[in-house]
Amino acid sequence: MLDIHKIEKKWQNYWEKEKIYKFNQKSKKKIFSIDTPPPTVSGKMHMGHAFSYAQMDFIARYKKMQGYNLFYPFGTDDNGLPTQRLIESEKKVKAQNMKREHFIKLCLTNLVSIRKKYIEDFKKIALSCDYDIFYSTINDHCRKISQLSFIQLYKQGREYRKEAPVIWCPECQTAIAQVELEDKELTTELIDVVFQINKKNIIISTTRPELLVACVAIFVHPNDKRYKELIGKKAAVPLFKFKVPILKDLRVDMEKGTGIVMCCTFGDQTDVDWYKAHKLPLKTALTKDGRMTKLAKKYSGLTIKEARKEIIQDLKKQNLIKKQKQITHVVNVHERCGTPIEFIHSKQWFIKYLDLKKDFLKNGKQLNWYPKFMINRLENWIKGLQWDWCISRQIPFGIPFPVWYCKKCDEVILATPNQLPVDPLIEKPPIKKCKCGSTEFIPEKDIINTWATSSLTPQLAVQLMPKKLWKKLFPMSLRPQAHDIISFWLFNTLVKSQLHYKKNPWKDVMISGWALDPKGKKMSKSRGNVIEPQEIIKKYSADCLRFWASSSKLGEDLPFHEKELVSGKKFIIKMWNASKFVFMHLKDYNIKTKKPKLETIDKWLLSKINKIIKNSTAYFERYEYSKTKADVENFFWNIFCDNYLEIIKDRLYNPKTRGKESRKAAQFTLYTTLLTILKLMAPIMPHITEEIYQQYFKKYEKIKSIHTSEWPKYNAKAIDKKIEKLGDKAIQIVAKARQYKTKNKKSLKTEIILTLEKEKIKELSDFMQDIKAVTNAKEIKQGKFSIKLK
RNA sequence: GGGCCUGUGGUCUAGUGGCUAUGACGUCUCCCUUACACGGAGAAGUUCGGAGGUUCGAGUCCUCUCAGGCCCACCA
Repeated sequence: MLDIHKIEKKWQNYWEKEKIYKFNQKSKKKIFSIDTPPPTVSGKMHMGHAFSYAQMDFIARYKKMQGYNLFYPFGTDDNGLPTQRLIESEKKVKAQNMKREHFIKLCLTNLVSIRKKYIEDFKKIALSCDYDIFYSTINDHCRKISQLSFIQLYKQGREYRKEAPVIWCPECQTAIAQVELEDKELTTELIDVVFQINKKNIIISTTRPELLVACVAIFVHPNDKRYKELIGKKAAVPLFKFKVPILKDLRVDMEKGTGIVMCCTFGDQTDVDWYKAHKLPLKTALTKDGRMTKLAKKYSGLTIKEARKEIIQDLKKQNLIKKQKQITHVVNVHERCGTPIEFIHSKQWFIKYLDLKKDFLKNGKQLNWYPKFMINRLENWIKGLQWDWCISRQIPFGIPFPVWYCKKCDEVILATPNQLPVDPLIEKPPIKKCKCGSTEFIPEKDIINTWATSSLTPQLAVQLMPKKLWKKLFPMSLRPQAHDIISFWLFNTLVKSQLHYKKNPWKDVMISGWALDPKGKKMSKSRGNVIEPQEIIKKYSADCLRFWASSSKLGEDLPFHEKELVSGKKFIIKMWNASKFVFMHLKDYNIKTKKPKLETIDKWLLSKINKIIKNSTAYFERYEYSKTKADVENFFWNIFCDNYLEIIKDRLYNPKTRGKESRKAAQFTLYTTLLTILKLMAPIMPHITEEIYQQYFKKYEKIKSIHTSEWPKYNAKAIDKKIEKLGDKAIQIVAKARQYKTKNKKSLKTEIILTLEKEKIKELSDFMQDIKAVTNAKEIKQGKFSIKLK
């Protein structure tokens, strides 16, 4: 009996042992290179991975069968904040409370086993990567490339270090990038606070009273008649009593609150804009761990929340609050920890790219997008960019900047390329003396943001190969990924490639959707609706999981429905049984002998399968694997099994009446068609197709694995529309006979007497014997169409 | 507020302006036929979210509208 789990394990081992997926460095074949997404190491592969990696693998396997020398690396993304948080939660530690080098060591040690287990999950869904072409974004190879990228871009003048307001996570205590923000709906108090101008009151609404101390200006709209006379005057900030100017700015929304707004350094993005535009002074109210600074006097040391509470109380005491109400509003939080972000003035490294927005839009258009509409996400993102790329992070675990600073003049001292990878905290700078004469240097202790490294994946993978191959492998053929990281990974990779090479990193991009829960909601731990792919594989099989993943169009989200897994399972069993039947009748057949003379029904089938080959190939070329799957599934089940196999039984079982040649013709057609079906389905269901291939076909085909065999070739000569039409008509008669028997509650093997019109008999003369046999007609009479029980 | 996607029988889904609108699951009926009852043969069920329009002809194109989802912006 069919033990699918045993079969899957067996062939996975075989593929690994026989190095079926190995990239051939010496081959002269055309290369197809894939910029495989390095999954963020997170303990377990989740359903979203299984879904989108399977879709990418369909394409990879197809390309391999098309004869490409497939460059299909595998990497893991295991540096930076996500990994730091993983280790913190697994080991129940906090990096901030540990010695830096101890924490880094803890991460690196634990990653070894975590990474290994993690990769196993990807192998279990039969991801056909060449796992020997492997990188981990924290290893020396990647450190070197990432640091070199930094050095090169610095020399290009694309990087700068600047003290400026940056998006800051008080929980993780690091700067973060615009792309790492997420929306979250929170309830808070909106309070109307009284400011004074020469003893006259003005009312300003705010949700951030704790920032009063950092208030540097008050803004009104220039067209707002209510407040025209206020412009240019000064107002006293409540509680703190210092005075700030009242200025005008078009960005003020007259409708919101009282139409007067306070600007603090910094409450939100607009504050930052105003600070820059109006050259306002800087007042730092918050420390990097989210507490009030000394500036806040009696509130100093309190957390944001505590300070807010106390300030509201104090304002109330002095009767400075006119109104107070609960509102829900949407705030930006850090995607990794859900903490509302702050804007904090600090020194960070940036990649300057806001000036290149137009070029990036142009570059994005030059990529071939599958599906096309996904380009909107990239363009939308580029158009909305308002920050240069902040790449420094104030956390311990990651790739260090290869930089020291002169203690005296702050000159940037870069590592030399041959020094890389380097940790400036451990190693010394390449020079002994600064230009200014100083011999003291301060190492940079920030690390490079993980996206600044993972945006180099084409280089990380390609540079694992000998240098002479680099040009052949880059730009890469394909970037497969899911739509949620278009603004992160896709955009960042495009940026780096353009800055380094003035080239796009790939030709095609295929964007897959998400795996959703059965109700169509995003799976998440907090919702408790996570379905684990490991469990599904156990219950069904990897092929079933892939079958499910192939049922959604590229780019579309797919709710997880178990019935699709059941369909996959049935499909596997059906293939197994149909093959068993075919092989039973091929025992005495050798494909290498002379091709027999085909019967018309054989030609009918071959014509149909060739149409499927033609379409399937075109679909795969456009990354529309779901159409291939649907077509092959339909052909296999309805045309091949339910009709052709039934019809030829007569020829197979009764060679005496139908002739030996006729039997051979059926055998030839079975061999060709079944092998074609297997090959068309091999990219989607690699295990069962391999099993069936190995059972019989291998001894004639002489190719080690179905996955290294050739994709079926479309034979235009086999297409015969006339025969197809006639065959379909014959099938219709068979269907009518079946209908008749079913209606009369008779078994399908019941004998009947079939009467057909003279013209029909003449037209379908080639099929008469087949029709007679499959309908079990005792005789076929000439006359008005009818079916009768014998 | 801007952008994108989706809306087809009970459920999920195919559908490139043109014959009777796919297929699957579910439901109902029948059939243990020498590959398969984890099977086979049938049946019922939708008028394509809504309203206009273009066209000889629209689920398919256009406009508006309703509903859901995603991304971005806002977030005083």
